[in-house]
Amino acid sequence: MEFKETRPIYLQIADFICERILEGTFQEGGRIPSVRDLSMEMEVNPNTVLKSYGYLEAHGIIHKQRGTGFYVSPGAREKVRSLQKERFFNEVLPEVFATMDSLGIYPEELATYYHAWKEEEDEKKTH
Amino acid sequence: MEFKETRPIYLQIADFICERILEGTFQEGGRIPSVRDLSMEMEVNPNTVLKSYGYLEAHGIIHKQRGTGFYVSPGAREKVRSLQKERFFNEVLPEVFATMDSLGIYPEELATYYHAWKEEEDEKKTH
Amino acid sequence: MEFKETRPIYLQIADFICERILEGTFQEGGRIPSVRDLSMEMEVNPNTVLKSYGYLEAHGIIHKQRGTGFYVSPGAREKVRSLQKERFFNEVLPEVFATMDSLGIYPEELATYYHAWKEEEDEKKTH
Amino acid sequence: MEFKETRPIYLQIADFICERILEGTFQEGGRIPSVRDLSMEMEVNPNTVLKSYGYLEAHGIIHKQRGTGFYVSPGAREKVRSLQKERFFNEVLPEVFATMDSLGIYPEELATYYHAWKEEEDEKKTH
DNA sequence: GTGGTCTAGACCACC
DNA sequence: GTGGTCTAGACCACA
Repeated sequence: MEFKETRPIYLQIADFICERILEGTFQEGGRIPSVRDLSMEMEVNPNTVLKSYGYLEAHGIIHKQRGTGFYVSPGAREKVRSLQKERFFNEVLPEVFATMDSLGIYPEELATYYHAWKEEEDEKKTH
Repeated sequence: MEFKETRPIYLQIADFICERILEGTFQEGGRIPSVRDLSMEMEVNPNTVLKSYGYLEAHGIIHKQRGTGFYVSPGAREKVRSLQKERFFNEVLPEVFATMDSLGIYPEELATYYHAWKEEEDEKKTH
Repeated sequence: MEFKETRPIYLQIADFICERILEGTFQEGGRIPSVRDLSMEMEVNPNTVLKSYGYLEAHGIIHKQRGTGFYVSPGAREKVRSLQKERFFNEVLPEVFATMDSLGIYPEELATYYHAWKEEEDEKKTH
Repeated sequence: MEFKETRPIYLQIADFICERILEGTFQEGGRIPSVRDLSMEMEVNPNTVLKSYGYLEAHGIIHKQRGTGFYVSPGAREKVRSLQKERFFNEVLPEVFATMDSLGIYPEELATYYHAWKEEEDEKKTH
């Protein structure tokens, strides 16, 4: 896996797990990859994955069963969504709107930009 | 002044200066507060303000005159706007769109949210 | 069976066996459940039960007969009591006293708490 | 500093900080030693101290100010006490009493044991 | 100066 | 096999 420079790897791994949970690749109650396996797959140090898992555990998204590994907690999906939503509406959007105001961008344009971005993304995936 | 946890303080101070420039509180060619004064007002280490000023200077928004302080450069307004635009389109928007995708928010809703936010803002200002 | 987070599962299983021996549910010379059966009943990996049995065997509380299973050793009751005593006085009490000191709890209060706890326990049993 | 074998070092360091807070050596709102300093003083790896501080931060006992270090949070004293108390009364004491019952120890004896332990401790400190 | 991230690798208890 | 602790040491962003 490739990582961005701007965000700590361990958080990007946590994001990755959350996405898989939202997608349904990792089911609630299901086991997620062991620290070692994931660290090998992602080509990172096991400690880094462990840190990700610790982070997710502290947020109640996964939990561990002694000796057997980490599992997706019940209600994790909803938790991830609500955390993301909260952050989006309370922190990200207001800032976006403020910048738009200051730059004189009209909200109606956003949909256009979105579709342009979407096309670009889709193209990336096909490659 | 209070700072958000998510963005380095020195950048938030730079943002603050830029806003004042766009507003017209700090005019092109005019002097901006000394590092010392601003650091005291913001309850921040002078080095932090210095770093903000250095950042703005490197982007050609302000310049220093030995012995007298920092001044808003000619053309600063235009520069600030273009920097804001760049950041908005290259960094902020893609992230916003990605989150929307993962949360299942449709771009058409954005205009609605914008108007709601706008109303709130206007109300704040009248008080 | 439910396990506390603070103590290894295999020791909690050993505790469980010891309690049964003290109660008389498991008599000296009598057979205790097979590793397989107990592991299923407790919803635990057989290796974990095996480790408990190994631990008890190493302390001379149980012994195995090839092909037939594990049996409570003669003198086991006495042994269990002395082990409990040792642990209580050397490990548990010092910790308790240290915490009391730091919390400012006086030793004289302990008797009061004990009687309150005792009443509660008795009530539970009558239900 | 010397550490017990039975408890992770990072938790023992966290305990150490909590004790200092209860004592008043570290005041609420006051700064605690930097990660580096404490790690040198305790002859442990900085990462270990960092983990302690992370643990305390997650429990709301300390917080960090960017660039300047960790500080005792307001209400930390009370928090530490209440956490300790809760653990003592709900987890430790019931177990102690249960063992006492099973061993036939009378609650009145506890005060005697306590004073014996206390004397021993005092003697250690004078050396 | 502060904390924080990350790696490499050893060693451990537990299931 | 699982997670967890700890070290040594590099390197970084931030104040």
